[in-house]
Amino acid sequence: MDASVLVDPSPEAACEAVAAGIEAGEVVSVFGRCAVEYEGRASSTLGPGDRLLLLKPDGTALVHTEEGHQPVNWQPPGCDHAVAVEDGDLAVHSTRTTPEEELDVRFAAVAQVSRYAATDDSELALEGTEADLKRRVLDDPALVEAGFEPRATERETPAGAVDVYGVDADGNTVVVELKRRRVGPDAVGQLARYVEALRRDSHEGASVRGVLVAPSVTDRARELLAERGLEFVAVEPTA
Amino acid sequence: MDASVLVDPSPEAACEAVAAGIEAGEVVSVFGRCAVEYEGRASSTLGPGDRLLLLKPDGTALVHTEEGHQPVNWQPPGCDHAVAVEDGDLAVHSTRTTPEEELDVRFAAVAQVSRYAATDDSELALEGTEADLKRRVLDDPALVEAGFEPRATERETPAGAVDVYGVDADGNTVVVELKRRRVGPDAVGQLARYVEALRRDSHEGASVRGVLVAPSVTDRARELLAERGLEFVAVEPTA
DNA sequence: TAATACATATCGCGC
DNA sequence: GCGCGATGTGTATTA
Repeated sequence: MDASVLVDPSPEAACEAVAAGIEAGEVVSVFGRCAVEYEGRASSTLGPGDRLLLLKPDGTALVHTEEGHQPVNWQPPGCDHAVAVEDGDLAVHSTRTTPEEELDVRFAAVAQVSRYAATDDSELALEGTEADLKRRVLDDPALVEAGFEPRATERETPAGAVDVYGVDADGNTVVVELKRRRVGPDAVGQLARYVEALRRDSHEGASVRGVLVAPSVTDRARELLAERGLEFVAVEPTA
Repeated sequence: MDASVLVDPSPEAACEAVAAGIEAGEVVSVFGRCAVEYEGRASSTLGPGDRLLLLKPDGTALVHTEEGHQPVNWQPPGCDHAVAVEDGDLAVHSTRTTPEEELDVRFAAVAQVSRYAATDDSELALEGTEADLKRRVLDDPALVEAGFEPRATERETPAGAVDVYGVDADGNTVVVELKRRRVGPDAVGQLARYVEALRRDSHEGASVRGVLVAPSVTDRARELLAERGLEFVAVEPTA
């Protein structure tokens, strides 16, 4: 771990530091008054304001204002960053292809440039995901209903892959859609697509049930389930 | 715009700077070797590594590693940040309620603490959104088809609000779902929900057509549209 | 590379 | 505050 910083640098000094940081594979931050333009999947313009620009060695660029979780502008990993002094301003230019996208951050004034040499060997261990919910259901299929027998996961249908595919005590096919959190109408639509696809493909007489497994459901989603003859079972992603 | 920085501070000096920055309503960044724990909607643990912590005056916290667009851990706006020295480590603690969530970032070593006083009066001007596509369609309904007449936007149905609601040259009801980008199966499910809801509510004889308006469609989505008797029209969000 | 679905999604709007 | 849907969504996985 190593870090260096320039305070109130000239545009030329800032440019040199940013270029050196990128070259060295460091994380570079620039704080100053800037304007931002973006063009690609959409296009945007942002007038002057004080923001923090982060450049990562994987080609990520983030422009953060003083509020919000989301950066006001950004470039995803894999971009090429370039830096130059243009008309006395520090100009950072980030581009990529597929899709063609371009981000321009132009600093009229730079207050601080930092370079961070970061090494990080740890991986995030996350619990409470849909994968955890699936594990719970496969470990104890009775959470869905007594007699439920899982037969496959990620089983393919013409409408997409079903989370858990199995049979009930009466031999009916059961399609289970898992959600780690409270579900709305979108999840009902998803389950309905899978059920309809399997009914379409199935031989006559074989009935297909659809079960949404999630911690809870909104009123509207519950109505949509009822209209389509689908079911809901409350299960939390973790015990 | 004003900024200050501490290099290789003691835990106590770092703590004081972070606390002062938060108190002053500034953006605060801390770079150093840290471990992170999160508990709330899910839970996670992250072992030691070099990362950049951003604390914003609106109560946002972001932990960024040297790669990726997304922070490895975070807290959304509205949280309360607290900082302390614990067993010689700089500990930053961020909490919120509804839902109850808690983020702990514990620095074994701090390389840099920066304070940024940011003012930003500009708003992002974004083009190429779904709102732009809607404007296009309302300005020139023939983009959907000759004779199409919009009658309402955001019209409510039991399944949710329809983007554009209108009638065709033959007097049939037309439901238009707009997407700013290439659409997949999820958009077909959404359109199908609206169409089904309106058919259910409508008097006999009145037919309801569903049209997906987007730049393009995936193969699977096209098949699903065909199976459900729904239509697709290619339109870009901007001319 | 494209497609499909998850995500501690976040964000904004309406009720 | 909850519900609902858009997002330049990003991200992983799979074909």
